[in-house]
Amino acid sequence: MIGIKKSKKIIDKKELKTNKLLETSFKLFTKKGINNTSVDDITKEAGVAKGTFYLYFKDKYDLQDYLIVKKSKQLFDDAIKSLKKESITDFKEKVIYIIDYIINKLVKNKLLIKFISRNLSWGVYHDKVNLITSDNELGLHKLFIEEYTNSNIKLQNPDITLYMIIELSSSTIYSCITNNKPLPINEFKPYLYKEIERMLEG
Amino acid sequence: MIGIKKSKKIIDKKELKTNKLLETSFKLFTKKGINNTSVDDITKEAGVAKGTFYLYFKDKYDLQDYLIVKKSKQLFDDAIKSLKKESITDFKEKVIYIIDYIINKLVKNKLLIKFISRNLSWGVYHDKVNLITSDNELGLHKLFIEEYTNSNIKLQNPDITLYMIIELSSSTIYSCITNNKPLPINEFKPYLYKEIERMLEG
DNA sequence: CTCTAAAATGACTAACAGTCAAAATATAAA
DNA sequence: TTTATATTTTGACTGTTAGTCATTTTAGAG
Repeated sequence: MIGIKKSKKIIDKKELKTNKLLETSFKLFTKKGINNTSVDDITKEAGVAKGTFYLYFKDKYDLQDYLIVKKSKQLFDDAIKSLKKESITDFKEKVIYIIDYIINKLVKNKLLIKFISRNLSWGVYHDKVNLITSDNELGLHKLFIEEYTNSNIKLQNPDITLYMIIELSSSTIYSCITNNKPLPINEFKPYLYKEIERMLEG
Repeated sequence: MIGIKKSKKIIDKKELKTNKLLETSFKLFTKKGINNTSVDDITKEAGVAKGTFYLYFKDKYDLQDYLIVKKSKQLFDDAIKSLKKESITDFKEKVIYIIDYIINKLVKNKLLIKFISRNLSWGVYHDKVNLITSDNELGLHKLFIEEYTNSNIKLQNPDITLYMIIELSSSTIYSCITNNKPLPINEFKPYLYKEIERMLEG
């Protein structure tokens, strides 16, 4: 019991420090870019010694990897949480709600999209998200499969359909949001959503 | 006349040096990664002084941008050239031929896909490719619109359809080729091509 | 209060980016 | 050819940075 208490405390403290470094880095990376941010900058701003940084991360690119996963996960999790508050019943509508929620969050937070950029992908989410998931929250994949099973849609391969929806969405919206090219995001949305609906037709 | 000859010569020489730096960097970047390659490494390997590097590029990330565009352009141009040798008449088949050609090239050259990675996109191709295009070659976009006009397909917005096809393809194949996830590329291809065909149905 | 182990520190070294005065080279003029 | 001028290349130099590690500090257990 005491042992558990102790290690819990230590983990909390480590998490706190890791988090401080992650959030300070995020602030600096989005302000000056990762290549113009030194480890000295980060540790000075975070109020820890330089050596401490290297206790938690291999280098700043290693930290960047964690940061991308953390921010992506947050985005997906927020979207799922928000969906649960709505009373949508249609499966297709639910999927589009999630995508729309994420787009709207990114539109309001351009620093975030510039940072996670083209790295907000199924690959990142699926492969790495477990690294920082401590609880049994419902992930996007699990939710999708669950909802799909309850619907009367029949897809050849639901995993692959989800993969293509996430990849198409995340790779197309970046340029629309940041450059308005080939179209501003609001004009692009109908094309994207039509394509997603098609994909869900099996 | 002499004036033209002179400036042509100078441009040739500059191009030669730029190219030498680009190709040397590509070799080193794909071997050790850009963040483990120093400008000293590049110039030593290329046989020029360090200062020369900074006459042609702002820094190594600037060089990387040129390199991504150069390699992407090469890939698209090769695909178009190869298509012209075939006697395909169907528009949809032509589009899939291009995508298939690019995938096969990337499968054979994993260093290339790891380098251009998720940066092989419509955004890069469309925005930056003119920077290094010296002649009037037929680009992918021009070709697509030309072929589309000659076909009897009617799309709501052909530019956006091309955009989505390129983005979906380039973002999905990366993980399939490098990690065999969510499927090995050869198993994934049918799903992708089916989706592209659907997109071209208007 | 003391002991032990884990965590944090920051001075240090080697490597690096980017600069710039000087040298080398190419072109034009005489 | 020779000389003058403009352009390109050079690499030694300076300040900055990454990553290390012997030492100090902190936290918990007895």
